[in-house]
Amino acid sequence: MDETFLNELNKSQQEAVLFNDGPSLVIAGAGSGKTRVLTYKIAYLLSQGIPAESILSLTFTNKAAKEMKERIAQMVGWQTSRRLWMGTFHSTFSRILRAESDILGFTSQFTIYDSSDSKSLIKVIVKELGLDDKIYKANAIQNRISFAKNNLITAQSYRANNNLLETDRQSKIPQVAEIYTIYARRCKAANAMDFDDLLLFTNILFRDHPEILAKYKDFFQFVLVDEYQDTNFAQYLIVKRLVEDHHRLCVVGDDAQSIYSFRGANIDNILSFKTTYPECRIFKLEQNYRSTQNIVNAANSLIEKNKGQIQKKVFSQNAEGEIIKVYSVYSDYDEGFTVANAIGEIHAQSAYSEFAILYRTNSQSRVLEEALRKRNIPYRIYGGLSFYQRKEIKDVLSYFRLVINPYDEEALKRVINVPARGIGTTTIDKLMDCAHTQDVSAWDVLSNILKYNLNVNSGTASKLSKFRDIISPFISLLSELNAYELGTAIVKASGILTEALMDNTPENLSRKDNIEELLKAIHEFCEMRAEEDGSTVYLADFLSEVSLLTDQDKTDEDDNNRVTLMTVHASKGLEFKHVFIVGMEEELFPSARSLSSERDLEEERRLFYVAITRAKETCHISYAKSRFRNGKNNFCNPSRFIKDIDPKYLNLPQQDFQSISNRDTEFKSSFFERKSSSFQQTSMPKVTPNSFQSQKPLRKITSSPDAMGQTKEINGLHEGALIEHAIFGQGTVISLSGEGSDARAIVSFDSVGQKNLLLKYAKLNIIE
DNA sequence: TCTTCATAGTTTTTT
DNA sequence: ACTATGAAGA
Repeated sequence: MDETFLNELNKSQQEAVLFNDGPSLVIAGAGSGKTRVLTYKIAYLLSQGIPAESILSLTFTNKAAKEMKERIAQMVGWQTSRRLWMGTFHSTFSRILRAESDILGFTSQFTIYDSSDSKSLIKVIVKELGLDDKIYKANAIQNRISFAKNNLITAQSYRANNNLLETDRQSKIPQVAEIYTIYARRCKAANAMDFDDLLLFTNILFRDHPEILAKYKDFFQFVLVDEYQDTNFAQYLIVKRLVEDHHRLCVVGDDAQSIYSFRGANIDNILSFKTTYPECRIFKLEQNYRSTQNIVNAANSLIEKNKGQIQKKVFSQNAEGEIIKVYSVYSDYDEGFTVANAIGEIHAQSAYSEFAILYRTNSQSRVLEEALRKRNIPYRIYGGLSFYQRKEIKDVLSYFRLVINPYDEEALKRVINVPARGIGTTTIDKLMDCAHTQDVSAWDVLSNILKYNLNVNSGTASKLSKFRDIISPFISLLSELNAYELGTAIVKASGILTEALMDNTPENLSRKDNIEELLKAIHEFCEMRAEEDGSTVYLADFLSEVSLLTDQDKTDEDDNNRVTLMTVHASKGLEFKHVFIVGMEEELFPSARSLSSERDLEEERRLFYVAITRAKETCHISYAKSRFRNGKNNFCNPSRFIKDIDPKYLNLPQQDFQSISNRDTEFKSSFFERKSSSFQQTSMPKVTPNSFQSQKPLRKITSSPDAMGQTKEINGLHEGALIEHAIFGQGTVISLSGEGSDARAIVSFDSVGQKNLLLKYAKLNIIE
């Protein structure tokens, strides 16, 4: 096989690719061609005669796996490439768990609970135990359980672990162990695993069944792990077990980019790789091919402030480039405006797809979106609630889940009364209670209400039976019809679409669209498979694929020339010509939660490092003096991290308010009166004084005397007024009520119908 | 049992 | 500003 591709690598990359006789650790600085090393290494292994199906590569996202597979396909052909095992830990081992499920007491059709499923289960258990849900917060419990599972502590070992019990006692939540026990029992009864279980049960499988481990050890002749700095203990141990005989392992990562410790990632995995595999070779990729020298140097000067990194010197031989521009802006609105403006200017030379706006939290996207929309800049948001998290989609998927696995209690609870069938919470509670006390599943009770003595009247009983009769006929069709046929039939029978069709409010229309889009996606998935290898996709196949998909994995749409908006976390592994990092303020970035611990602060700093190193040519940083958060306007200070960067790489603002000084002076007076409408004006591109006057901004809301007069007037708003809302567009004020911060208006919008708006928040411009 | 309204709590990041 | 929960009314 042709090996000339090796010439496309630099010295250290080549060494890393060619060494395959033992474990290796590749420390890959940002932008140093890490993916290139991985793909070339796999191509090289294939050229050495290792069969594709015996190479296992574990990536951080499904998308990364897909892309890598495609790149390898270009080198060695699709026929070979598609036989490679490539995917996330979760998707790879869920496949193996489905194959080996029997021995663990699950069926191969087990459901994967997402975090909202497990949270709701936790809530139920807390309630059943009669605990106070203010003290036993679902999130906190979930974290505790997740932490335990990531460290391979089962419920049983949790109960026996005095350290954990003591910690819980000190945190005034001594009953976590009980909750965990019941939680695990319920999951098992529901034939369900949560995300952490996928790793936990893989470990249990390998630990307790040496013959099965032996099979996979033998099968996977070479294991590669990408983003190794973000693996947790459970993942570390799976890998360790798989390669314990041959040690043919290559892990790639960058300790400076470890940003997932909140999810249990353990930076020690990479730092102590040498201890685990003493004979390992370590390769360092230090030349950055992505960014300009200034960006690399700025990032280096930042990350130097962290202690305990692996020694390395990332450098760039690219152009020196521009230094990082820092913007001081007045508010979050102003920030949106400033960023949109800057993008507009640079756009003369770069396509929109070359830009990214990165932020610490998803909630920051709103204002930015608005500013971009006003400027007609196309954008795409990653993250936030993904398609598969939307209510109607989750409902439909829950119907699918229930048909595939009728024991799936969370799915059952979710859809038993969607659309409304007169089965309320009391009935559901009775049903669950009945099932749990007799140690059977809710589905068993539904299947034989009399036998289990469910205490409901005959009317309710018949409603329940009716629901069961919607689901059960499909169970026998699971391997008869393909995913699309069965999915369509279930949606039809569920009555979910007919409900959405009832009236044509925009919400319902969008629900209908979403459900149709889901069916379309299933259809495409079926066709793709058929083309690929002629196999039939059943509903269960689709579902197992989809439960581990995230936003990152979304296939690109037709129009790709858009600005990307995403969290810094989501940007890991990506690169853009121009990067805007917004919201660089204390308590936001670094987040308020990280301030108390040096360890967390260092992780935040690494996060900032990741953000900066996404940039190829220019990097922009902004911080606002005030920001609207949690329904309130807060004053903020610039992030300490800005000071961590050597100032010679920064173009700092000459003075505060610099960014607004070149703006129409008329607006200045309104900056201090933060009633959003005036800011709306400032974020509009090219507002002429004329157009400004034609829409007078709503002034600060003061309480107007609520005299008995029918026609009220609040802040220049009167009934019948024509107004414009940032999101809903134009509409007419139907009525006004309340006063002060409670002032409300009912507005009839042309696009979305009537809305009851709280004037304190609503951004209204009076047109007439 | 369902719908509507009011209130309280809340936002870190995600497989 | 948004959701989740609870109370009251239908």
